[in-house]
Amino acid sequence: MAAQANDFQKKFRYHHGNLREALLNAAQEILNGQGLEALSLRTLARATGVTQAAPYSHFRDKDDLLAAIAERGFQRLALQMAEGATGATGTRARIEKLITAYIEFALANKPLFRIMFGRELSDMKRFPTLAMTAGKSYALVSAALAGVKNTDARFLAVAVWSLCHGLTTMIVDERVKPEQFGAQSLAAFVSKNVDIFKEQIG
Amino acid sequence: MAAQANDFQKKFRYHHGNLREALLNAAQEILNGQGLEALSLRTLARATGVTQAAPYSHFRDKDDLLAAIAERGFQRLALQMAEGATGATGTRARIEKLITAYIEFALANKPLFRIMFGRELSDMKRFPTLAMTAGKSYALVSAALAGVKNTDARFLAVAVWSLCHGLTTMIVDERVKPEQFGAQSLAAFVSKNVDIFKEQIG
DNA sequence: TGTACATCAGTGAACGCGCGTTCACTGATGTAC
DNA sequence: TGTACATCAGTGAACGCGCGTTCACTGATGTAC
Repeated sequence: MAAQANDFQKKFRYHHGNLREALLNAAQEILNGQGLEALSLRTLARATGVTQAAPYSHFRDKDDLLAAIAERGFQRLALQMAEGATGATGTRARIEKLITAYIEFALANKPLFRIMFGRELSDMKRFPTLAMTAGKSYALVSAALAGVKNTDARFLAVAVWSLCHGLTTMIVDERVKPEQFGAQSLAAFVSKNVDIFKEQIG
Repeated sequence: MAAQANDFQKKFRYHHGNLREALLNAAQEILNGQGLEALSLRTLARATGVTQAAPYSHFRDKDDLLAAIAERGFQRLALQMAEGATGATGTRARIEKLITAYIEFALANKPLFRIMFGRELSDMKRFPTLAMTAGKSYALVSAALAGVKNTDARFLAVAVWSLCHGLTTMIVDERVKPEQFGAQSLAAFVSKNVDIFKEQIG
């Protein structure tokens, strides 16, 4: 019940109550506020008002922490994609919504995105559940294409996903801006791109 | 003329003779051998048999060094792409060769590729020539598509480049293997992908 | 309801590390005479 | 051809830094009786 303690109380309690969650939340804030370079176990401890050794009660080492951050990210990404596509009927519409949500997520969480898809984690194999969670967003795209006829759906999924990921990189790195191509919105730009697959998808 | 001095002589000479080049070469070796994390000014100095302060005679700071490494990388990438596409006639063939060369370069120089397209350089704007050199490889793709009719060539270039970059990411990260899709070679897999653009390119 | 006790989340101090960078210097090199 | 000198690429030592991680500890918590 003390889990609902407010910040004032927390500040003076020996036991934090929910340090693991607090650390992951702090990570989110630091990533979006100061960027990837600012993220360290010590920064996190400081941000949570706790000793630098405290995080070790919840994470084996830094990679373990990064894996948890990444996994949370993948969870949120899949959720946002699924939400973005709810109500969309038809393969084409679903794919567009999924890709748009993907790019929007990347834009809103650039440093997190780097942890998720970059090489910050030195050894991903240590975290088997991570790969599973990471697969969720891809599975959404894959499932959306499952009904496509007369073509290799598995291959199509890779191609669509590649285009999606490539576009994301270009947009996040500001090498491409949707307006440059007469698109009034990200969604419109995505649609223009998905158009390339019209023969396969419709 | 002393620039041709052999290693034995170099070892005992106060002036290195060609330290800048030597540092960049050492960087290449370290990147391919030990990876991105192992690259530091100090490692580089050590690898070149020189004091840790010596590199500062040739580079303002670490970013300056990274920029030089990246620029060299972009130079080589554009060269390899151009070489890969020589002799290829027709838009489609050229595009396939360019993309294949791009992916091959990334596979053969993973850590360098990260410097080139990642966020290791904190402030790219400091290095104006870098952006220019970086544009060369894209320009090759763009130029190859310039003759395409009935479509927005500029947009098409972005789409092709995005697919190319996305595929590269997937393959480099080993999330996709060409053999999974019945492709006997990287070139065949690329061809299968470029097929998506057949309506636009032919 | 009250007490004894095991658990374990956090403390506080310390470790060793490699890093980027600065500084006064030295000695090899090439040039001007 | 030989000497004086300016240049500047490298030396060697030191700076301060933040980091990941370990360790013996302490005190809050929940449980068994």
